[in-house]
Amino acid sequence: MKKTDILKKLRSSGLRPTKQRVEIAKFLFEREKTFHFTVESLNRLLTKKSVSKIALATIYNTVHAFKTAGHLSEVEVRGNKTYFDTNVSNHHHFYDSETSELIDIDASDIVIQKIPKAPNGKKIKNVEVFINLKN
Amino acid sequence: MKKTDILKKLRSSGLRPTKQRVEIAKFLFEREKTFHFTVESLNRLLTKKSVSKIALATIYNTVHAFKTAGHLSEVEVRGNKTYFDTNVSNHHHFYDSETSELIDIDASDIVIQKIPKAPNGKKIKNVEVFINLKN
DNA sequence: TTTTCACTTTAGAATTATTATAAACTAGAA
DNA sequence: TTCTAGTTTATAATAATTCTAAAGTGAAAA
Repeated sequence: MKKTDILKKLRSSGLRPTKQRVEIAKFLFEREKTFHFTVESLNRLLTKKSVSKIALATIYNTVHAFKTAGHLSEVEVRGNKTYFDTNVSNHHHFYDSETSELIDIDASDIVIQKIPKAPNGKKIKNVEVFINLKN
Repeated sequence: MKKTDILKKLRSSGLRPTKQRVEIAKFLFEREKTFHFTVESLNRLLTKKSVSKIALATIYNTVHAFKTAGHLSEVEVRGNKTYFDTNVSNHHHFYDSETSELIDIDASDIVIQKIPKAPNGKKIKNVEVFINLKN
């Protein structure tokens, strides 16, 4: 993803492309593979990488803004921290609790044959499959 | 589950059946259906129900002790609080984010036809299916 | 180009869930 | 009954996240 696209991405979702947002967006979206992170790990990586320090509150703000705009998805992982994923398509995860690492699973790699119907007037929003790994 | 069984359950897992543990265990396990809760909701319900106040720290201690003993399972739910479940068999969940309510799905009600193999030397510990509901 | 102002950033305080601490208490073996 | 390891408790500490309010800044309009 080129810089122009980053600007387009931000503007098209109503986010003013500030210095901080562009820097974070470039870090998150200018990569080939999907990226999984927590706010804490993102902060650590950004601090290491860049000259200008971005406030932790700004990282929280930005990540939430990106999530609301649909540029990031939140992954449910047992534990205290919240994980985010640059892969916003419908997909699933392996989770290695030894390393606290998430690995994407393509939606097409899991086929569910039988599923119960939603209770009392509710509908199914989405189905998430989470595969815990061990050694 | 009768009181004798509660005592047996505690003792058999190396937990001294103290007044507090018995009270919490009775509340959690002397019921027909599975029960889902957070420490906060359990604390609220216990306070309402009983005469003697149990310290919040004790509820945390006890819930963790029960979990370690295999009498409770932890459910991964997006968000800040940790959910527990009196159903410790292999099963899945519906989650209604409107009401923050969890509903059990019997393991036999979900059949997965295709599943990817675990990465590099890892093995699959377990597979959790989480179905988000909407109205 | 300058002005203007709603949107942003920021540091630090506040909040919330959870864990740690250490003193008082107690189940149950001796 | 005595003793002691295991337990409970109030409170402090920690950790993740959100709030606050003052200072800063994109970008539209003058």
